[in-house]
Amino acid sequence: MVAQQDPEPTPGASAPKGSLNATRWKEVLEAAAAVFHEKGYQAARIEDIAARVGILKGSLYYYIESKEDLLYALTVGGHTKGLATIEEDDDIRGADPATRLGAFITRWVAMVPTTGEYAQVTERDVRLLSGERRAGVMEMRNEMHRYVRRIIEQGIAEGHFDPATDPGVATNSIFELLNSTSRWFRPTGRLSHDALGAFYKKLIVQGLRPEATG
Amino acid sequence: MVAQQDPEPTPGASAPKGSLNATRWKEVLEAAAAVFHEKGYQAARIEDIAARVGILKGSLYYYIESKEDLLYALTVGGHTKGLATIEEDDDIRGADPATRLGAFITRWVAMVPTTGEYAQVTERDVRLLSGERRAGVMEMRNEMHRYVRRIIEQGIAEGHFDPATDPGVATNSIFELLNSTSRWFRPTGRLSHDALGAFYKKLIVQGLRPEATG
Amino acid sequence: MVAQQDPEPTPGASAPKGSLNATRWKEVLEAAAAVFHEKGYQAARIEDIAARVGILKGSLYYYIESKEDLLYALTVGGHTKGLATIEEDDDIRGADPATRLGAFITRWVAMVPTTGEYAQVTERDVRLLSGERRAGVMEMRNEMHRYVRRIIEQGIAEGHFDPATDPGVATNSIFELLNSTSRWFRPTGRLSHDALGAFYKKLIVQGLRPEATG
Amino acid sequence: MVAQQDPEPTPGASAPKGSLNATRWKEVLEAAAAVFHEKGYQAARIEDIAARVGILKGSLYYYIESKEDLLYALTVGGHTKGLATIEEDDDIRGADPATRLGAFITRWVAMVPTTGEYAQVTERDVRLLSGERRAGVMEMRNEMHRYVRRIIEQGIAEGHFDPATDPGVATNSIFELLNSTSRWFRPTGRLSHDALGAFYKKLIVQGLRPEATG
DNA sequence: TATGAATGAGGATTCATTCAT
DNA sequence: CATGAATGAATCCTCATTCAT
Repeated sequence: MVAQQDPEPTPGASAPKGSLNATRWKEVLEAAAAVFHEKGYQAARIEDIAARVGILKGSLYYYIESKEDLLYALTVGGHTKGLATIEEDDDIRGADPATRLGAFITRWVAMVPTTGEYAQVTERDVRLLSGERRAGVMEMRNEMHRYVRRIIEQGIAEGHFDPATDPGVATNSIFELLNSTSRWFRPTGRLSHDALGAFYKKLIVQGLRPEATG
Repeated sequence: MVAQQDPEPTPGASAPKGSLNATRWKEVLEAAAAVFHEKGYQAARIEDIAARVGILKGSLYYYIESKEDLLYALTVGGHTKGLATIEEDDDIRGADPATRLGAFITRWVAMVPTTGEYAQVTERDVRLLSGERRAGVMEMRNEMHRYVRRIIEQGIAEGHFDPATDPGVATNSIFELLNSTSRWFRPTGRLSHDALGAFYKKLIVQGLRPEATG
Repeated sequence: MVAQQDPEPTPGASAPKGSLNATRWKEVLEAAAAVFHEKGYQAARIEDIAARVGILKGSLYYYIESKEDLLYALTVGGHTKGLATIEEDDDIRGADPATRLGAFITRWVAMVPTTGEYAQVTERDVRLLSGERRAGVMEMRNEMHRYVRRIIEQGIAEGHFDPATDPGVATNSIFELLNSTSRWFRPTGRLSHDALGAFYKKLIVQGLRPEATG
Repeated sequence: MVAQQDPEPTPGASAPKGSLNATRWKEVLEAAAAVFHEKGYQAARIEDIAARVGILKGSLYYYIESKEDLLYALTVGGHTKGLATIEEDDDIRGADPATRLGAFITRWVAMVPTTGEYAQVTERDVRLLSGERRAGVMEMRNEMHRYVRRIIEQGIAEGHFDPATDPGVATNSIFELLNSTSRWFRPTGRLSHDALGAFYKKLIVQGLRPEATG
């Protein structure tokens, strides 16, 4: 079961030292997310993060082993949330591909506001992870991609989507679009996450339909 | 001093220190683009760039005054190319908004392969420019956005596009989608830039149409 | 405060903080010896030592006041054992210098296996002790050296040893040789400490004899 | 050919960056040797070494990639000098084992004063080298050991040395004794390296003779 | 006794930048 | 134009030590 309700970083992703004060660890991650978000991973200073938590930089190393640990925890956390959105309700599972794709987009956008500032960090800085870690995260990402890709392939096969569509291109485009959200979108009175989700959903689902359908 | 004053910089990129070997300068920029693309601006080392040109890092300073000069030149160059795509032929200028938007997308994607690895750098790292420079570049970006936004607004007004569409959201989404290209797309035998452009065009134009419209 | 004042420290090592669980203190010292032996004093981490005892590093400070206390205790313990080997039985006391030197070597090597990994630490890292402590330990060392040196001087005077011998050089060489043991020697079935002692004894005693003597 | 006359660090051991000012590199190594000698590798600060060269700590990294590089260069240099002493003249090559062993000792001790402060560093801190490097150095060391061991084995077989001698133990003892020199010996008017060599030679060669020979 | 959490003073390393040659 | 050498400010990370509980 990938789904998880709690806003705290995923077990498995984080908690470097056995039994650490979970609350503090969450604070640390949130601080890291904020600083990474603002300055980017490389320019972010451990000192900034520590200061935001209210401790000294050396103290931060009680919670981590290296700066990268923070990026990793954030990234895995973000991807775990992403993975949770590919879980379908029973009634959706049987629906047609267009409906399923739309539902996925809705679930995804609904997830975004729960990620705090993880999302952008997740997207922009994953590639800075080293070797194995990066591979692990990419595998999570691939799983999400495969989910969407299969829906698109099925949709093409069943005539719901334009047969000229390249499933890989469509999948990448959808994720790029969804992930771009955190780069510019800030909800206002006039424009909620829900409204944004509705826009994405219509753009993509209608945009993928076969030409003649219109 | 890199030409930061003149709003119409030398095509390709603003030229530095008065009278330089233009070829060498282009080599430098290409090297910088490649390294920035690969590692990101902050992690990129002057030494890497110099090595790629075949000189030593100290020598690079004959061409620049600071690392940021490279980012600036690339960014301005990229945006200049972007701005060039908002120029319309006479016959397009009179067409309906959907057609004009489609034509813009086609022009944009056609421009991408001519930018080398500028595009991603341009998108990801602009915000790392300092003060004035950043403002200048943002103004170029805004001009592009305004162009697209006006088309969308007009399209909505004339009933070509879904009235529920938020023009700002649509504009951002379009640029995010277009700019995402360089992050993942590599042309293969099966999939050309042209094909990608066609996909974007259809996705966006059809996706923006009013809901029930045939 | 580690017992640094009394010149006859508790056998095994000077006991810390008044009334401590002697067993635990010995465990701590053994752990310290092992870690110092393996990594050297400077590279050894308090955390490593604590872990070996099965406690956390903070807890170790119940037993010591500083890392140096451990080195000091080990060093004093080692030298105390060394000093014990300069005590002679009544029948040896009256023997000739060559016999006495041989007996000393035998006693020393017999002592080595009882020191665990102290010996090397003792030798290699004494100089890292600060000021007064170092002086105290050096005095113990000097006492040992004087004992051997006197035997050699007497042996030379009485014609048992080569008159060309420099007593200081010989003394240093003997101790260097004896102390080197812990750096490489591990008893095996084929080779015991006893056998090693016999080798040293013969090498040194025979090696010191006058050149042409039968 | 292992032999080398020049006091400069061995090619192969050192010169990290292609074509560096050899003089400066020598200065750096000498400074490192001095500081390592005085404080030990771990406690030595890059800053100290740099200061001794007359540059800032950051500048030192123009010559090295890490502190360990210095230890490695020094260590390889020292061992290279050691290896040079196992080369025999034609007239020695044919001599009996006792003579050859004595000649080796003489050559070794004659080499010591040319090593500056390398020797002790070499001996004390090799084990701090990481993995591969350490292995490489140990191989050099083994080659020296094998040379001596073979002489001893031959000496035993031919009746020059005590048959009770364990060749491994004898070899280790010899090297420990020789290497201990740098830990305590400082030549004075009264006591030269030559005299020390003569002492070692007699101690060892005579000490290894069969019991009855006297 | 033991622990968890924090401290803070280092120390290694990186790298943009400078500049005499 | 290019280089080699140096600079120095950052920044990550380490670790002995402290201390309230």
